[in-house]
Amino acid sequence: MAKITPLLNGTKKDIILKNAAVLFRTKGYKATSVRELADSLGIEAPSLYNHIGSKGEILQDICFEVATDFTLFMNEVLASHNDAKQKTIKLLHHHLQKLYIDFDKVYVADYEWKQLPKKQLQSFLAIRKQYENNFISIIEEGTTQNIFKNLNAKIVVLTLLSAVRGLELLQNKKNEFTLQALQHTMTNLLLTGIIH
Amino acid sequence: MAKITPLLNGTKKDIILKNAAVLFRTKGYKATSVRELADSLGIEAPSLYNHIGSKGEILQDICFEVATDFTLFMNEVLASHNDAKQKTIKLLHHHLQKLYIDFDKVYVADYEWKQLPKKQLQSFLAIRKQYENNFISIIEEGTTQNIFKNLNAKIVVLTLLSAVRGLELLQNKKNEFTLQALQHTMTNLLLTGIIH
DNA sequence: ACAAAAAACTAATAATCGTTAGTTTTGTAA
DNA sequence: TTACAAAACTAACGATTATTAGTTTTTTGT
Repeated sequence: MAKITPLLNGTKKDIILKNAAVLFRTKGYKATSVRELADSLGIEAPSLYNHIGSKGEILQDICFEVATDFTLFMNEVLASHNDAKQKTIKLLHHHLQKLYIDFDKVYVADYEWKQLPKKQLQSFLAIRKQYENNFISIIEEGTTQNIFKNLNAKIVVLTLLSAVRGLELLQNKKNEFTLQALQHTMTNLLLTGIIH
Repeated sequence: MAKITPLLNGTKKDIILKNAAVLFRTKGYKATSVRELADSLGIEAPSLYNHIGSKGEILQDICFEVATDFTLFMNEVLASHNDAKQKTIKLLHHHLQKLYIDFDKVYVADYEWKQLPKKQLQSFLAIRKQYENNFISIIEEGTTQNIFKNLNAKIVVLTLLSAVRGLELLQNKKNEFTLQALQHTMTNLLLTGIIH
């Protein structure tokens, strides 16, 4: 049958990860069979194993690719000379941008990480925790400098991340909202509220 | 083996749904086997079928119980004589309260509904859509009355719901935050922002 | 105490799962 | 063109899945 032909840019593994991300997001990791994934690629299930080690490895690759990207960006922000408000805006914009251009992978990393093989799960959660703690310290910095209200920083970060992570509806609304509109409205809302 | 003994208040079905909700939330619906659920109840898997029709029926019961509760509350709010701001606060508080006291079920309804049997999935999504549309009209009402800023109502509702739905971290933070603190901080944040 | 109903059990089903083994086809480089 | 490597194939595996059938135990109502 047809061989997997990589598009311009992108290895075979990339195509597999992309297709897997779509299926994992729409159906869930556990509900997606290796045969289904192979089908989406136009090959038989066992042929997949010429490219991957296991089903779990695919999820692992997706989750850590996303986690690494977010960590790298966080480090950039931390190293910058912006104030807490600017840092927060940068992080929110980055979240929305990644979600907008790579919705499936980011969604999978956000909601299917539970299904990671046990060993990887711990290390993934550690990365995530680190990200959250960094975010919390930025909020605390802003509070100390009287830029932000004196709210519980944990709850604030929890809320901000929940807000930008949970955009399921984004999937069919891309033609309705541009990335810029989304970034502007959501950042405005989260920073200054909805009340006039 | 031990029989399922209902606690004070709560039928056997209630206990099953409660245990299932815990497992479905922590492991996911697909990753939770009927045997595991039976184990958690101290019985063998086939014995479960004296109480339920199918595994899918459990998920269905959980999702529609939650959906019905939210719909009923929405109708109450719509029928009330509050202004848009008060209505919005009521809805947010209700979300947080339900999540706080019935975290597992609400979480399952929010994130595992994809696994619903096809027939029920449509009707569940219709209920959810109705809820969202009602929420949107409340926001639009507030905008018209100049109570709220002139933001895109869909994005606003999308953001508010994302924020209150995504509180995974709530699971181990109950002793850290009271419901009231959570409601106060989050409502304050979402209505008036984090900037001073 | 006894009959009926409820709810547990054991054993077994077909279906589907991820994955391996072994083989054949396809693509590539000399 | 020929040889080698990459990647496809078919067939099959043991494990696990939700569920059924048939039977025994337990609880309930009189």
